[in-house]
Amino acid sequence: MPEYSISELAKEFEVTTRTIRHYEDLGLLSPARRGQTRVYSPADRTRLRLILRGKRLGLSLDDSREIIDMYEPGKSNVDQLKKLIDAIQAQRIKLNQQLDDISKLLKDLNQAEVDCVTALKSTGQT
Amino acid sequence: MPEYSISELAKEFEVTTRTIRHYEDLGLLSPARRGQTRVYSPADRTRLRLILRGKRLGLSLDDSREIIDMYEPGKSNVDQLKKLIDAIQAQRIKLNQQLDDISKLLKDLNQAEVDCVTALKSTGQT
DNA sequence: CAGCTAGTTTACGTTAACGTAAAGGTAAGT
DNA sequence: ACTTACCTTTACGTTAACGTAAACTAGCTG
Repeated sequence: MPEYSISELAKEFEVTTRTIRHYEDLGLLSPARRGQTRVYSPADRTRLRLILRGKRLGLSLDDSREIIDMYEPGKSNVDQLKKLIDAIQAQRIKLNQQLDDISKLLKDLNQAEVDCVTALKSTGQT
Repeated sequence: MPEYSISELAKEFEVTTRTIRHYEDLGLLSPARRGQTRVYSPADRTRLRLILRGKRLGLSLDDSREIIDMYEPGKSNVDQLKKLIDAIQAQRIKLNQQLDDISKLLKDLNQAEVDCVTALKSTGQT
């Protein structure tokens, strides 16, 4: 099993080490330690990837933590699991809303580009 | 042409009036005035809708302003238009990245749900 | 005309997500 | 032993996006 230093992960994901430590402060990561130094497992790396994916989607770090915790329902009881399924459904609704937003935005961008090109052409003619 | 008060828009889009005024402070909206009171046109309403759509996609208000300004290339010169086309392309790339993120997240959520249901069943059996 | 409702400006407060600096520990290379 | 390159903790600073409160105005309405 490979392992990673904090700066390796920082470089790979193009964030600062401060950011990674910040995520740990908020409880989103909890890497092992060798002495005082943080040692990241592939699982930690995956969690970081998920966090950053959430960020790109506009999720708060708290949201991301909730979602990530969904992926490990190991220690949960029945009520927890039912709550998780509800949370998953809620996330799904939000994501579908985002999909709709994006498709509309892309459509708008296409139109804007057409307008730009049109404006450029008319510039060339007059 | 209909017009809207600030609180009508606030109610319709489920934001506070403070938020709407804030957008104006940042130059994203510039409604007409009747005396001191703001009067919003359908175009203003559309701009607000776009701003909020951007927000749901995790854009900053500055980003949104740039995008919205793309929709009105009326007063631009050639260089401006070329820059706009570049900006549109950049946004398109980002949105496609988001689409990819969302599809992955949805996939993960499906798997998480399956895991949950499985865990529930095993709970029922043991 | 008193009181309510909806609007206004000004300005300080708050939260999230880090940035940045200070002060120091450790291990490798020369 | 000294520099260089990482790592660490602690803590104050910053930016975005509003929240919240204060103090005021203008238009109804019983």
